[in-house]
Parts: sequence; structure tokens; C-alpha cells
Amino acid sequence: MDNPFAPPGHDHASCVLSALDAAEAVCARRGERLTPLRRRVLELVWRGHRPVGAYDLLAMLQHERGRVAPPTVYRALDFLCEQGLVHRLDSLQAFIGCGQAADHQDGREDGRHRAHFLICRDCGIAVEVRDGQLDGAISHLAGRAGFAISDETIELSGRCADCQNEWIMGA
Amino acid sequence: MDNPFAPPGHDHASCVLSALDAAEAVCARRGERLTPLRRRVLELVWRGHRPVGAYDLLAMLQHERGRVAPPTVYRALDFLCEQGLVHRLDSLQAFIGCGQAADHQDGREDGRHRAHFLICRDCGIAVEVRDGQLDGAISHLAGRAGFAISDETIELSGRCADCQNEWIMGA
DNA sequence: ATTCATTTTGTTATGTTATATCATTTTGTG
DNA sequence: CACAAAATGATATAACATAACAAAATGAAT
Ligand SMILES: [Zn+2]
Ligand SMILES: [Zn+2]
Ligand SMILES: [Zn+2]
Ligand SMILES: [Zn+2]
Repeated sequence: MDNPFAPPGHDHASCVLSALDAAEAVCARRGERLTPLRRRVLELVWRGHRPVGAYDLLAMLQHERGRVAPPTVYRALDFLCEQGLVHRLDSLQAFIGCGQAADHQDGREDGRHRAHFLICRDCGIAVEVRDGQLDGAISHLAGRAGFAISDETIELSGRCADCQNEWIMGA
Repeated sequence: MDNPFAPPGHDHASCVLSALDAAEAVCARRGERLTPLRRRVLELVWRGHRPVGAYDLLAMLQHERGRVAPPTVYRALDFLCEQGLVHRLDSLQAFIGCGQAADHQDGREDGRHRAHFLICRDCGIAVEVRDGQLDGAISHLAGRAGFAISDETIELSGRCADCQNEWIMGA
């Protein structure tokens, strides 16, 4: 029983810093360019641990730079997703910073990697999780079916431990 | 190694018939109304084993009834999804007939149930799969995190066995 | 430094998916 | 029939995403 959800009062500034540092390192190693725009979008995605919509990011950028069009945001997000620094949550049509960017093992040629999520419907927080047993079950299932996996969308929605407790406590 | 993908030349008419029969039975048992529109939309979803977009369905309906607006389709799809007769594939933003409607165990109050998919990017076919080991891994993962799952989005994209063989054969 | 190809960003327009709202019709019930 | 509830029709709009082309920034080679 170890709750992987970041507690409300944690030092989030350090989450952001380590994400940006990891991004710099990853891009440097691969010869990719983490431009000011891309870096800023990554920073905005890391505003919190809640998935962010592309148009929310667009609004934030417009607030700080005036006219910005959707392609600007989507291109930055595409880059960040390719590098595995951001993930898209298909069930929410929203984006979240990668929680494993530091331990990037470079599963593929590009920077993408398996990413599985728990998403709390009450507090809205999503966390990237990694589980060997789950990975094994998926590989085994695909193997038996003769299926060659190239992408996994695994998103579990429900209520995190904290939100369940709040109900019990009557908060 | 048992390939769960329906082969190209199978008797699809019987897939459709059994899906419609199962739907009638499920709705009758629950006191829900499988109206002509809903039944027709279900039939159209079952056109094949490839996920269908809502606007594709809309076009088909318009072709046979003249003016039809998006809400007509989405309402029918909402109903069918609630009854577990159709599933939405979040990674594709498309819908597919439930492959387990016959063995409906009614996991919940409404007709929804766990649904996991293999989706072939070459032939476009998607199949609903069920795997005890996968279910167990998910439950175990959630349990350890103190997370209460209410919905699962599990969609594995890649290449089905047949499409892999076609490449080898040079077809 | 100047050229030049490549990459990134800006800009405009449009495409795709989904929902809100209210009117009308159909259905089941007393 | 009268009535309430459920389903459908109709209009408008919201939310998410991409195509296509122009301009600017970058990096490498002369
Ligand atoms: Zn944090
Ligand atoms: Zn929560
Ligand atoms: Zn079939
Ligand atoms: Zn295939």
C-alpha cells in the first residue's frame, strides 16, 4: 500500500525543476533542440499533476505572448511526446508531464516509452505507474494472440486513496 | 497461439445476427428499449470488425433517412455504450460492437463491463480480449496503490498475426 | 561573413469530434 | 383519453486537432 499520488502540499517546484533538467539532458544527449517555446510548454504542462488540455496551454501562452495559434501548441506537444517528455491521455484528450523522464531508458529509437496511468476522477490528478506484473501480462496476452504491440493505451480511472479517505472523514 | 482476429472470409452475417439477438435479449431483461434507431445504429456499428467513427455512422444514417444531426447518433451510441453493447475506443475516437454481449455477466448496475482491445494498425480490425492474468495484474496494481478503479481504458495497438504474415509472404 | 539547406515558428483557414438547448413526437400508464 | 416520461428532431455552438504556406531562426559549409 504505497500511494503514488503526489500529496497536496509537496514541493512541486522541485517536480518542475527536475522535469526540466531531465528534459535538457535527454534532448542534449539525443541532439534534439529544447527551444524556449518547447521548454515553456513543458513547464506549463508541469503546472501541476493534473492533465492539461491543449487549449488550456494555448490560453496560457496567449496570456503571456499575445496571439498564439493552435499549431504552435500542438507542434510543441508533438515534439515533447516524441521525446517521451509528455504523454497524451487518450481518455481525457489531455497531456501530462512524464513522471519517468529522469530514468529514461530509451526503450525506442525515439524517446517514447510504455506509460500506464492511474487517474483520479475526484481530484483530477494522474500518475504514471510502472508494474512488471502488468507488463508481463500484456506481453503474454499479445504473445498468445500472435499480436505485435507497437503502442499501449492503459489508463485506469477511479478514486485515489486520499479522495476515498476524504469521503469517509466527511471532509 | 490462437489468433482472436476474425479471418477475412468468415460468416460475418452471423456476427451481426448474434450481436443483434444478444442486444434484444439484454435490453429485454433490463427493461430497456432497443428502439429501431438504436437497433439500426448497432447494426451499422457491426458493419465489420473495424471501429467506426460517429460521423461515419452519421453519414450512413443520412444516406438512408435524409437529414440526421449529430446528437441523434451520439444519443444512440451513448445508450449502446451504457448497455455495454458498444465500446468507445479512446485511442481512435471510434466505436465498435461489443464482442462479449452474449456472455454479458452484468458486472455493474448498468450494462458496462471491462473491455480490453487489440487493434491492428494494418488491417484496422479491433478485437475485444479478456485475460485473467491481465485482470489480476490490474487489480493488484490498483490495490497496492489504494486506488479504486471505476473505468479501464486498455487498448493495445500493433499488428495482428495475419498482417505480420502478409509482410513475410510479400503480399 | 555569406550562402544555403534545414528546422522552427507564425499565420490563416479548415477539418473533426462532441455537446447544450429547446421543440416535437412517441410511448407506456392510469 | 389524459398525462408523464422517454425518445427523437433541430439548431447552434463548443472543444479538439491539422493542412498548407509564409517568415524567421539556426547551423554548417564555403
Ligand atoms: Zn509535484
Ligand atoms: Zn484523488
Ligand atoms: Zn464478423
Ligand atoms: Zn491486421
